[in-house]
Amino acid sequence: MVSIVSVAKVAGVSNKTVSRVINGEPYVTEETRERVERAIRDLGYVPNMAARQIRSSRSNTFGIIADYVSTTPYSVDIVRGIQDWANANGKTILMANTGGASEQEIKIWKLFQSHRIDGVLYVTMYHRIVDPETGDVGIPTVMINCRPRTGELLPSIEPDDYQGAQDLTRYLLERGHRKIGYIRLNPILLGAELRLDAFRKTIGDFGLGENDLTIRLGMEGPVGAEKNYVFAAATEMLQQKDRPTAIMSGNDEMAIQVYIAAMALGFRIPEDVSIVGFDDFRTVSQALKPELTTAALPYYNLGLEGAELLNSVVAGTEVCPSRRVVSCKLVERTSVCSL
Amino acid sequence: MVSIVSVAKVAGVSNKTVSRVINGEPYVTEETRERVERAIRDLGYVPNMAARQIRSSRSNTFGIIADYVSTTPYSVDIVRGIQDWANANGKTILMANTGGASEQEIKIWKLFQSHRIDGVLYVTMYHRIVDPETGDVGIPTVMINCRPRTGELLPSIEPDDYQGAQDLTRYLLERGHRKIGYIRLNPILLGAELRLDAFRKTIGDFGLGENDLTIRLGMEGPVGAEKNYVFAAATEMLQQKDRPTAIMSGNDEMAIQVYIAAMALGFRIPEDVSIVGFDDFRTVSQALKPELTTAALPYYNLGLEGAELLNSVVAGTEVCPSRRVVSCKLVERTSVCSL
DNA sequence: TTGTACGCGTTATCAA
DNA sequence: TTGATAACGCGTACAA
Repeated sequence: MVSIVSVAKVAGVSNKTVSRVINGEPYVTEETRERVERAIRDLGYVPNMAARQIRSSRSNTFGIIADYVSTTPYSVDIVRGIQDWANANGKTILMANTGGASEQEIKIWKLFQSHRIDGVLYVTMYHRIVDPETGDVGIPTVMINCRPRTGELLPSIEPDDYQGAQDLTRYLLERGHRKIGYIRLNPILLGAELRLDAFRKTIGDFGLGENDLTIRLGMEGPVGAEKNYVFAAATEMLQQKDRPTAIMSGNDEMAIQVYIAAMALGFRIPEDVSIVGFDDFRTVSQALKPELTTAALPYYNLGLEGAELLNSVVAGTEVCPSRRVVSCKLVERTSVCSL
Repeated sequence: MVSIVSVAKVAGVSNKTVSRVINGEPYVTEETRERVERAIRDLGYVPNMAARQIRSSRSNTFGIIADYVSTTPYSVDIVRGIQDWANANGKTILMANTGGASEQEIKIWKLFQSHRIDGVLYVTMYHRIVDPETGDVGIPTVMINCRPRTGELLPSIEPDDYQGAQDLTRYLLERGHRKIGYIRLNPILLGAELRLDAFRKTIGDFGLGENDLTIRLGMEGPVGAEKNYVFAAATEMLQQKDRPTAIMSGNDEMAIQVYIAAMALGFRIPEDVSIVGFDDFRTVSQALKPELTTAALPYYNLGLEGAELLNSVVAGTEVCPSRRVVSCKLVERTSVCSL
């Protein structure tokens, strides 16, 4: 492999001078610089990151440790956000998935150590509370889309489920809906509680009471093996004498079943029932007809800002472990009508 | 950072002996080995990959270069397959996304070179034909879910769209369906042609003619900005006098609209119309009610076998650039009934 | 402005 | 069975 020495030989300078040119250091004649640069081009020299790292003892590498994130439709945008940031800032990304297994997690921390990772981004597929098995290694860590159980003190960055659900609820209220149904997410997800709270609170602030709402559980059970009641819940809700004019679905995926339930009963969407989702999982929200009004989870920004935050932590700029929140944007499509 | 030297000092042996223990080489007394291992544990020593790489000039790292794959719901399982293989075989994975831009692609090859990557897995989101911008670097490469335009000679590994569509068609025929509708994928996708061919051929082999089929285009246009005719096509198809008793949807996502179109016309699924998809994109296929019968794209295995293949190529075991094909598995659910 | 010499953590060679 | 020493490619201190 062509190294800095071969370049130096061809250019007729010392290796240090080549190093200077590569790193854009001052004190090199324009003429020397050009000679070196030509030699680099001619030989096709590419710096060796490993050697560089050994000298500087900084790898300029961040690790992503994820439960299933890179392997699920939902939150891959987090990874994209991180990668884009890394790309723009000259960092390398090493990614590993635990698949949920904690032995795996320990193995991954070892791997990261052996690569002398500068920092770790701990990412989860669903917004939730976790106990990271940091393997007692003192690598700076930022949590994305999750939060450490109280006691740990790691900075985290999360979506604002509350605000997202609040915006959606207001959106329905402003359009005249007064009887609203809500189909709950799996309670083991952090978003489930936040979204439901926001829904209830916003309804209450508007002056409506509990009897204007119909709240049903849509899913429960462990991730990957959950019980699904969405279709039944939606069907039942829509058969009530005083049926809701709008249904908030815990997420977009569940909204598929709400659509099907509504249509099976002969209701038109949105004329007879308005429906909103949550997540803006576009494969679904744009495939449904009419297209689904929903709140977009800020996955991409979560990744982008998480990487940025980690960078500050590594640099020592960020002092106290903060908890940041990124807002959800309401995406208006055509599944809601005004009354 | 604790290095091999400190371990050697504590264990009272030479650094080479420590190296021997770490790499499981022979010619070390059991007693020496134990002393060294204790020292490693006590000091919390972790090998430095960068240093190792410098000496051995093998990085044990594969690079993934992907168009959008890690960032789309569809094919992330390819990445999971690769990562699992890497994990099981002590390889590290570096991943980068082009986002479709070819300047990015060149930049990524540079990055890979600078990390002295052993081999590259070139992955695409959709099954298609590509012109990889290899940057003229002689890194061993395997293509996954895509195929080089004729002229290049890179080994590739692809899903068997033909066989998948064939199985689905037979499945419908065996259950008595004689009038079958087909909603075509975007023609720019390789799968579109393969699946349609298989459909036509299988129907023909069965003795049915072109007038027993209704074929409509579901989507067209550039990826990310395609025109969507699915709903209209399905609606029209089902309003024909001699309407099909079963519809094959180009993929699962499009099947959502077929469901909605059917229900809007008052048809029950599967009693009045049977529907099958393609891909087994579970977020959709399991969310639809009744759940969707479909053919599973072997994404995970594509990744697994692709990594395995690349390993052979790197090792020099694999000689001629082969083109392998992985079969699609029919997943039977409840969206089809027998006539 | 440029060059020399050394060290980073590891593996390889060869001698003991 | 073990160890001394060189070498990998690069950056740094210091000298020229």
